[in-house]
Amino acid sequence: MPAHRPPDLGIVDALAQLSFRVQGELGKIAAEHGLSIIQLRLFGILRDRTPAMLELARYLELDKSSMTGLVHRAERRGLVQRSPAPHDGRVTQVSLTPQGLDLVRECEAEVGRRIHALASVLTGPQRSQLARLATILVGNPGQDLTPPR
Amino acid sequence: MPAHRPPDLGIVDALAQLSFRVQGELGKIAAEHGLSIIQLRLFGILRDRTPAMLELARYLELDKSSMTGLVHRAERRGLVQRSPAPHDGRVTQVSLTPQGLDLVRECEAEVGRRIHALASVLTGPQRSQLARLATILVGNPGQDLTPPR
DNA sequence: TATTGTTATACTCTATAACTATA
DNA sequence: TATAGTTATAGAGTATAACAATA
Repeated sequence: MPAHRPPDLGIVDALAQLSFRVQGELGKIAAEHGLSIIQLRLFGILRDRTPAMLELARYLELDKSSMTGLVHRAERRGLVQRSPAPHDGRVTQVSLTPQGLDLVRECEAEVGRRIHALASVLTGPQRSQLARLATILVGNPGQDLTPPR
Repeated sequence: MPAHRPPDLGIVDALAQLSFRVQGELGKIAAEHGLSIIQLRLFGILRDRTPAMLELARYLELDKSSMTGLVHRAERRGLVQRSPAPHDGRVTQVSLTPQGLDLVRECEAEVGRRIHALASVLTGPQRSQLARLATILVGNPGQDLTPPR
């Protein structure tokens, strides 16, 4: 006969605890590379785009004034660069430097390894099912590490 | 014939995006009550316990010196109180005040509503399945809002 | 000596308000 | 006037190092 299993968490606690667990892992990875979680998100956006400061603020749900410092600190470390937009003299575009891109790639690889490790307690079909349910839940307009165009 | 559906996210992106989505919701709820996420977690712990400063630091994975300020700011607002431990003069115990308890209850109710709303795009069986998979994933030693005794 | 907690210090992250420059 | 961005300022949150008090 099967061993007794403790009851599942309710959906609220399950999602809350899962989110803290995943964020904890992301935070540790970021810290191991000298970054914060918000910088990891910033860099994830910059991987595919060269947005203006204000677009970045919208993606990250930050005030525009918060962007200045965030970008400045990354720029000081040689990870991103600012450049004036060609067609509007008010706009500053932000992009990754080659070092920044290297760092993003390292972090993304590590995130892949660590989240996979976390998910390795599930069977393959369970992982697929979880991915499907989570995809439905976040709605296809992917939000964070890979925000919508 | 059924409409086409975009492919599911991989497990890594699915969990990362889900975690940002849930944390975003928790962060907004905390902010609406004048709290930060870390304070929400602190209060969630204090709901069931009266831990020492060092225990709190372990639960929250913070340095003990970070606890001082965190507790001090909550104490200044009348939400928690410090008291000396009876059997060890070095130890300070932390507990919720009645106002703090009220605030925790309000926040928890709101978290329940908002996470349920988030999960309302799923069917009942899907929600159960998600709760089960997330429960497995976090491992029964529940970590965050309800850490182990 | 070891443990618990605080203080001093420095840095990141964040928002509000006021400002500059461009449209 | 409106928009994009920065600066000044203030506060929360965090860690490291040094310290005081208790065990």
